[in-house]
Amino acid sequence: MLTERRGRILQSLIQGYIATATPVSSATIARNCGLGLSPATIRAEMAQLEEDGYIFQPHTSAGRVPSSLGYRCYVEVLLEAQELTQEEQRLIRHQFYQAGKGIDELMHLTATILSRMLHNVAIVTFPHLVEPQLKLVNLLSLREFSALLILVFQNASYRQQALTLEEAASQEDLSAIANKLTHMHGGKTASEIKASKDAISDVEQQVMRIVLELFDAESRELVEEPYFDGLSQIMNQPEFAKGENARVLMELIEERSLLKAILAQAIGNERLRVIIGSENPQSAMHEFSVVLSRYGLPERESGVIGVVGPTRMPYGRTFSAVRFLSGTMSELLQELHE
Amino acid sequence: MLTERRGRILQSLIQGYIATATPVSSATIARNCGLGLSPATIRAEMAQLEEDGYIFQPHTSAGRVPSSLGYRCYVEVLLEAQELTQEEQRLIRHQFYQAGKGIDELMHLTATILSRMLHNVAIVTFPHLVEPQLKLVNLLSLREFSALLILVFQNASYRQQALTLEEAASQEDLSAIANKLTHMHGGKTASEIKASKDAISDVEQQVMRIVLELFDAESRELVEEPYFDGLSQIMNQPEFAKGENARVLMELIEERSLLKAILAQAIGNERLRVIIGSENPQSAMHEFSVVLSRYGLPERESGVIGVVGPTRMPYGRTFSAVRFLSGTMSELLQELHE
DNA sequence: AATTAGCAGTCTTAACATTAGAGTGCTAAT
DNA sequence: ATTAGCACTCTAATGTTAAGACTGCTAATT
Repeated sequence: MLTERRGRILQSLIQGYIATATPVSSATIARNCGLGLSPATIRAEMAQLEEDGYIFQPHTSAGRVPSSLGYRCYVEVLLEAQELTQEEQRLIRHQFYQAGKGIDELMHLTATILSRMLHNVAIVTFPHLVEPQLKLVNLLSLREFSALLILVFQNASYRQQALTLEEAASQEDLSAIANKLTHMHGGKTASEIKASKDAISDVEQQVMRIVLELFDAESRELVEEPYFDGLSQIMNQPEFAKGENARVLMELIEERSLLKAILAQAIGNERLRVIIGSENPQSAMHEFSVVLSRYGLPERESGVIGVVGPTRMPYGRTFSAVRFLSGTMSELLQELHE
Repeated sequence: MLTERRGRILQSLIQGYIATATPVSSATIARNCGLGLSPATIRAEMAQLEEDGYIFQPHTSAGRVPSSLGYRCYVEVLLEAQELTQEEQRLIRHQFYQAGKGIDELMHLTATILSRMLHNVAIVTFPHLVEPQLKLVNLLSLREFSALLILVFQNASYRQQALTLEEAASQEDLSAIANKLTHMHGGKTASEIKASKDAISDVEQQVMRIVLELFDAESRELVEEPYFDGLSQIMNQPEFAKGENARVLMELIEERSLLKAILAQAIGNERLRVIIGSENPQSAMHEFSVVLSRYGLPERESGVIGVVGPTRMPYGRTFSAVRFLSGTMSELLQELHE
């Protein structure tokens, strides 16, 4: 059982470890925890904490280090909220205010701010629509046999793709097709479009195939590569003095499937989600923690924003930063669509 | 002076070092260089090579390691061309054949193939037009005060950006504006457009500002972030066992200005360019070499394709791989535009 | 009954010494 | 010109020792 006092000790230990990256001794805790106890008492309690799996010793003559369970307990019950200062919030808003309005720019800026603040890797995914509705289809002639297809969705987001036509078509032909398809399917969702059985020409069919592909991509979160920043930040962490961790991190980042599996854990209704070290089913991630949040409107249009760092991570600050930027992104996304 | 024989010795030494990543001794060279000389003779020659700055000893009782000058000499005169095998070429073409047709996909695939082949980081930049000519302007209404601007250039490449309108406009208004601007400026270059002084409305002026911005971005190579692949590949190289090099590499990659400065050295008329270790003015890069090539049509539309790795790099193979993929990209780019 | 001072015991780390071996440079012989 | 042979240097591995960091235990203390 985790008594009040043991909690305080665990808290002090974790704070110490986060600050110094070295195992924490009973004497250090006695000095810092504010309980007015001697190292010997602390030791007795630490023995119990170790027994219960919250902490462990790297080797006999070392201090203790928190386990994943220890961190979990810390973030659940011991961590006092520490919001960003007004000044910090102002500074962040200012940066968004200065930047351009494109969704890409917002993502990049968010990732940069996060990684600079936390000295860890920040990940932001492109927001995707849960059930996109078509607003209009447009086709622009690039060459005789090649055209650019643009889809605009009801909420004002859009997507485009170049395609090679099966038969030659002028800009007028294409405009006609685009208008027809817009009238035919405007306002519909993917399933509604699939259900409709109107007679259409070969070229129109070809275009509709691509349209449906883009719909699928949009709603299935296959939209874009997650965007990163902060690799150089995280490399300065002592955990990366040996190359091993760097290798693992790069594999995570370049192996999309691994990453997607992790990001998929950002569930809509939870505000913030944290996966600590060995809680992650992927053993490669046992040295890392991930903090995730959905931004946007979970039921309609949303993306994921997150931070990856060593398990020894300033969780309080990370939470408040991710929460704040997630909120900011949500607002900006809303503004972007009016 | 680099005699024939010393050249052979240098060649053998470099090949040995590239293969093993450890300093090469006179005995090893005597065994491998095929000159039928004893280690003692090799040693005498090595002393001279060291005097001339081609090689050096990490410490007294070690073998020799090539210097940047040594590598330079190797790639200039000692390296025998070793093209990719027919089989390899076939395999690469096959992958391109299978993949989609978008320029982004081509870039990504190229970077992936390169980094997998060479176990180093591959960089590919988006191709940009040297003097773009406008083909058509299109505007799509996203919301009352917000529209999507699409520019198509003469060679069938395109670029788009969302903008916030100063006054409300319906899709018909926007179409009218787009048609007017297309008729007015179709076929022109940026400077021609700037020169023309036709009377246009406020909204039209606003649109034209963005149009010219996009033109500028297109012709000034500010188009896109360079795309990377192979970070996990390069982390497996022995040079990255210590974290230091990893840190430097990440800084290079995330600090766009550093990277741009390097990529800018890919001059159009040269087929292939290589910058070895300390030849690079940036001291952070002294442990790395870069191999670059322009692809596309240097005078009209081109991008850069390159590889970054430790100075100890299989230059022959790297050259042939970069050269081949640069050629492939050029062909595909051409196909894409007709 | 809880706390703690004190101390023995364990293990790491650093420092230093020793040795084996890798590789060189030099010299004298070929 | 080449090379065998050897002395010399330096690294890397191994072992030894000592210092120090912490702990766990116990007996005294509160």
